[in-house]
Amino acid sequence: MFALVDCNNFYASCERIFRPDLENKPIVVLSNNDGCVIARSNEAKALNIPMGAPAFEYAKVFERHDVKVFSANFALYGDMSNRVMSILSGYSPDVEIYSIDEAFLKFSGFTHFNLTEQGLSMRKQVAQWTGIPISVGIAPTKALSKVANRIAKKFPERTESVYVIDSEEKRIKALKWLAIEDVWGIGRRHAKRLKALHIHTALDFTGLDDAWVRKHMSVVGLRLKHELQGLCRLDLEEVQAKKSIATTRSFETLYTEFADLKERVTTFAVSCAEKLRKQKSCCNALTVFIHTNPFRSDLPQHSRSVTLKLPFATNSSIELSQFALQALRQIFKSGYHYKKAGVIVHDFSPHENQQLKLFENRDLRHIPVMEAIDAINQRFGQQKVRLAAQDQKRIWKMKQQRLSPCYTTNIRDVITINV
DNA sequence: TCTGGGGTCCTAGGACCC
DNA sequence: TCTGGGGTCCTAGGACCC
Repeated sequence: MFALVDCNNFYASCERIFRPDLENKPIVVLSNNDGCVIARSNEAKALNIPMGAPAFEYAKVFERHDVKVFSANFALYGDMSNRVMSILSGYSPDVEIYSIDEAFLKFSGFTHFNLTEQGLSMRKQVAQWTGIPISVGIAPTKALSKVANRIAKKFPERTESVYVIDSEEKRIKALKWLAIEDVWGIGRRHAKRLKALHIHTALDFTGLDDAWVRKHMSVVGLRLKHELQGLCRLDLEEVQAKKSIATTRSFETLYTEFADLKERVTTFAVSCAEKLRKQKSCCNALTVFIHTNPFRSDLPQHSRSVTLKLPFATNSSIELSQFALQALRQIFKSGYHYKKAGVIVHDFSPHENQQLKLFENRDLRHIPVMEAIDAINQRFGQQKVRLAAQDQKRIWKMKQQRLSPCYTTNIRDVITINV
């Protein structure tokens, strides 16, 4: 059996932990630059604030209903996530951390355990130790555990937020209840297509012909169908090194000058290089993209990207920023108002045991320099040492007007209790 | 005025190899 | 009239996830 454990309204719940005054109050968390709504408490959902809603469009709604609005505080969410995952790992030796707020647990050899009780115990312990509410779905396959989790979440009173699918009747009943667009692995495109064929529930989907599913939804769709039928096709996945790493941002204002983009792209390349070094990889290719604001129909649009195949594998901030600028020069056109840029690195090889080329003319002194920079920044704070091409006066900043304290990761933000 | 960021996997088709 | 068979690698685009 598999369990899918999911934190309820995770970011909103994190904001509430150290603010008991926000209990039962609507909360939303905004994306970078305070742009869109990316998390909502149940109370905010009840106000019909949709996922992805632009914050400026909902400013009045926020005000009218006294919605508590927060800028995303990823340091806090990441730390709370680690705490929750560490508790869950006490319930099974086989855990897959699926996302910041979700984990699959595999229960093999648990035949003599009452899994409902295990779920209830997890829920109680996570709530007590972290303050985060969770929902637990348990079933014979990963896809069915996702379904069970939805039921647990949808009917918290009846299920105590823990639901187990352990019989054929329960499986059929659950699939009959679940709308096709809510099935894990069915996105907007497939949902639309299936509905046109009068497939409205997960159960309808499992009634389709294997060959049809294979043809129109590839092996991925077929795997999903079997999983929903109770045939195990997906196992826990090992954590593996990333295959691509990206740093991309929207700007608070529109940029027209090459110099502005140059600073941003350099900083993004440096950030990618740092992430690469952290997972001990080098990249062999790099992509840079820039584009204007697609929402501004009054301005001319420009959107381009270019991928450079690098002459050698590297994770040096200096080399990667040079390549990134070379790419930027290829795609930058003056006369446009740029809103967003990004750097993506891919085609990795291990940092150790690199294959040097015969005619390669590389400055290997970069390696100790990067090690020194990482050590200094680790000790004295991010970006204490940076390239001259990065913003020196820290002019650039993200719009983050409602950032909560880093209660658990910054000693200055730890709460004080006066007795 | 204002609209996020970061990933994975699969397929078809072209280019190329022997 | 008639033009093989089997394979790999790469890329762009599509679809999905959180």
